Amino acid sequence: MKIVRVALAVPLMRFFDYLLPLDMAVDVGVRVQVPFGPQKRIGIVVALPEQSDLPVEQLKAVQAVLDEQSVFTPELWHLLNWAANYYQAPLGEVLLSALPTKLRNGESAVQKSKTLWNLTALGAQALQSGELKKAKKQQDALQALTISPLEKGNNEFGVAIWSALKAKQFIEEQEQIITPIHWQEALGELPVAKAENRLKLNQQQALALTKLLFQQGFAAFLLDGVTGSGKTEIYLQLIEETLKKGKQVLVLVPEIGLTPQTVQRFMARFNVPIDVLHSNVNDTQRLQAWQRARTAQSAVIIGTRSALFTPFSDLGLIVIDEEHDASFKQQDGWRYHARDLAVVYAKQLDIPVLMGSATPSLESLNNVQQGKYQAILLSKRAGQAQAVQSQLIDLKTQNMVNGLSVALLKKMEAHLQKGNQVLLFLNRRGFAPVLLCHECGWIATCSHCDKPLTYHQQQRVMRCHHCSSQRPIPRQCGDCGSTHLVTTGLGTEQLEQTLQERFPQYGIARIDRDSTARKGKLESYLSDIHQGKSQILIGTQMLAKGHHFPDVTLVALVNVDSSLFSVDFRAEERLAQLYVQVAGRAGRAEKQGEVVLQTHYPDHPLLQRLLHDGYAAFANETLKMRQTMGLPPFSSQALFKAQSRQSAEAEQSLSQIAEFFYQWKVAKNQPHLQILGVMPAPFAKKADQYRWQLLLQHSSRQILQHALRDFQHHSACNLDELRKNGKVRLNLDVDPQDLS
DNA sequence: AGCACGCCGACT
DNA sequence: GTCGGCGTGCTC
Repeated sequence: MKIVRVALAVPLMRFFDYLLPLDMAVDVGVRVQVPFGPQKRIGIVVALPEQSDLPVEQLKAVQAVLDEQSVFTPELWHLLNWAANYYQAPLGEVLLSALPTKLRNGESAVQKSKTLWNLTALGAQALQSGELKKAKKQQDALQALTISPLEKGNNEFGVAIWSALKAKQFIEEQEQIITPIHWQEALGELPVAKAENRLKLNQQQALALTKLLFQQGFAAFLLDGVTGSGKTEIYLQLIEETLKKGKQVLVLVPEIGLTPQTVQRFMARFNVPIDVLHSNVNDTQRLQAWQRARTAQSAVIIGTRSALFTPFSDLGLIVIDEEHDASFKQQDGWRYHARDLAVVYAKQLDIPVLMGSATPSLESLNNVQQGKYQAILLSKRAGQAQAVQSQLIDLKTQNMVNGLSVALLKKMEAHLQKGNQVLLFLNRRGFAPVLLCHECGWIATCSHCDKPLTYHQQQRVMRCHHCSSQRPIPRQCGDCGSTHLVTTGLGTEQLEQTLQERFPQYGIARIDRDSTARKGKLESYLSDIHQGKSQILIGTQMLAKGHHFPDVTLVALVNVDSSLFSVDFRAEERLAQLYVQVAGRAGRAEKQGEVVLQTHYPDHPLLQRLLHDGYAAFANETLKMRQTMGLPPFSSQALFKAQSRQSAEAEQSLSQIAEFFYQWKVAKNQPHLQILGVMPAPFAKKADQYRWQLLLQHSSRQILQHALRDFQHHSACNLDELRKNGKVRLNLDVDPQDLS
């Protein structure tokens, strides 16, 4: 009997061998259902070995073969194998996570038929007689069916509408066999793009497009363009040219960047079938998009991170919008970076990849300097928008009202009086981040995390922002019993209260995770803002992206200093990106915008650079600093993390790992491998778990990769072995984006 | 990761 | 006396 080697979605760096019954046939990349301990699981065949490491008697048999052919294209198979190796993730986990949920759960990978709603004679009658006048939605739905039947699970009308119509027998289900039609064939005589919606390029844009079109085969482009410089138009025209060659296109966007307007713009431009993959797309739709791309029924996929794993039949271009966005890095499971993988993929496919940003990541800028990426600069704003004025407010010289300087309050007043809106950024929810005893300095902390509890005045609780715990506000000091407890620091809730007292005549919208927890709240706040009901907007990072507020003329970053002196070396880069983003928000068209930063360190060289010379100069300066300090992108990092109920156990596991690398350094004569730690994580305790970390760093990515591979192949001490101590949870993050 | 087995506290 | 808490160990 044949043996099949199967990869399963388990956190183990090994495969499992099964016997293949004689009446079954498999290929590499095919899904199989196998018994796994007491359970059934779906795995991917990775090899058909001549023999197993185990005696045949110990092998169980495959229960079912789910596919005739591999569910991965050869190109994706190659990419995912490479990625599993690079990120030191179990191949099974990588392969299964690249499939739509429905395929992961065993559904058929081939499209057989789809169910449509069709109008019945009774329904047509009802429409004629007008008996549904009172049920406007139902009538609209019926009306839509007169043009053509609609897909059951995928249309603009809700489930309730259809079931009501079905109950009245106005509509019926109809099965439609699907014969995949190539998108080009479906297009017929239509051009791929609607020329009338094409925008005229300015000289700079035209030059950029020419450069892009000239490219044959692989190249990585960084389109470095200020807000409003027309990056999207360049994407669209390059996509158009790619489609004309009969090639498909993948567009990767950040998690919250995929606004209906963006999608609308793509839909309005192209005649080709486009599928969108974002967080609100359900499993059925995801599977359909997967099938449509694979069979070339669709030509364009716009999606977030995981859309990279769509099996295109003939991909010709990858576009990555807002290339610097942190959401491209997966933060749990196998921690891949979609941007970095996309570049690897494009190289493998020998196609161009176009990355765009107004605030490119330092990694990408470095790649430009290294000659790995080609930079294309767009410096001219397409519209007539004026540049904003920026100003630093030196808090050392200011009288303060609950975290707001008098100078800022005055500015707010001036802008508000002119009928404009004001936007305040503060990256702290709640009322105050700390409650402390005035007598002895005791601080109310979370008993699970050892971090200060945030004082939430409205909900009258102390809440931990690192775990979900909360408790009543203490009336007495936990140490000395004093009742003189005071809040320090500033949160959005307090900011709102202060501003309500100060500007009672203006509406305030506070947008953070607390105020928008209820469904639909965010939308209602945003509509208040757009209708001018709220003039003062308070928000955390949530507010920085994807929203346009045309009447905002003043933007203030209330607390810049926490980013200036953060333990995280990327905090400054993020602050600069936030600054540029909000500066793009302030003042559009005819209105002059103003950005204000409150700081105790107005002379800080990076702030000075950023404000006076712009993001590019700031980035250059910061890159130089990273270089002198040997930090990424001038070195590669890999972060081991351990957490456990018992602090010592977590520490010990990492110590064993560290010991391996100390020995490796000597054995392989690699003195420049830096082993930083074992040290407590910045959140040393979170949700009752003690957290330790170990950071490896080397100027050469290859050497670091080599070290990691040797570690995993070392039988006595690799992640699989160490994880056998079940008390400790261990994970490895290659190219970590944050070190917490 | 999931799931079962196993050994100790509050309940019909 | 049991139900169920989650610590421990295994999965071809």
